[in-house]
Amino acid sequence: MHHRHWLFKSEPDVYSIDDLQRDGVTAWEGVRNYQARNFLRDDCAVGDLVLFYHSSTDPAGVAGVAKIVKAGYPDATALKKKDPHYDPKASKADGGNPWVTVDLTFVQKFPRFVTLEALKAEPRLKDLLVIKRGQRLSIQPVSDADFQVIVKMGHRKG
DNA sequence: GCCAACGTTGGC
DNA sequence: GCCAACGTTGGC
Repeated sequence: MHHRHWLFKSEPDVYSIDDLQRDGVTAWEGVRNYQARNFLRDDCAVGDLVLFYHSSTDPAGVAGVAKIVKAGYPDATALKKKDPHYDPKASKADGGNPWVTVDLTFVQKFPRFVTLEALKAEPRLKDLLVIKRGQRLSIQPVSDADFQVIVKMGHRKG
């Protein structure tokens, strides 16, 4: 069985790798972009490994690894009026609520946080999406090779 | 806080 | 279906 690899972005003030370590498992709710939704719905599978990326923080970068333990299912937060992720259109949509979540489990927090600067400085990661200018997608596919390189960077001494 | 990049909306 | 206006993302 071959598994894909992913990079999921989260603002650590909202939900960090430490929160996931504490919780053990979490539902990755609140994705409200169709391209990211399609990845969650169509391509994310149980057992896939995820780079947990801290965005909108200083420094931004990869904080650790998580694993998908439940494949795509409806994101109920879209239908809850009091929820910050409420989408008033979701309940009226032709096909019902279009938004999807997956469940993640904690795998590891890197001994060394891998900064965006370090990702950009690594020649082997030249095709990594997250380093591209203007790349805002919150769910991104990562190649097997790039994933392995980043995990090694997270454990590198020095 | 700024602003470039990008996605979405809505008038036409 | 075009595209200008608007809102959001996210690095800096």
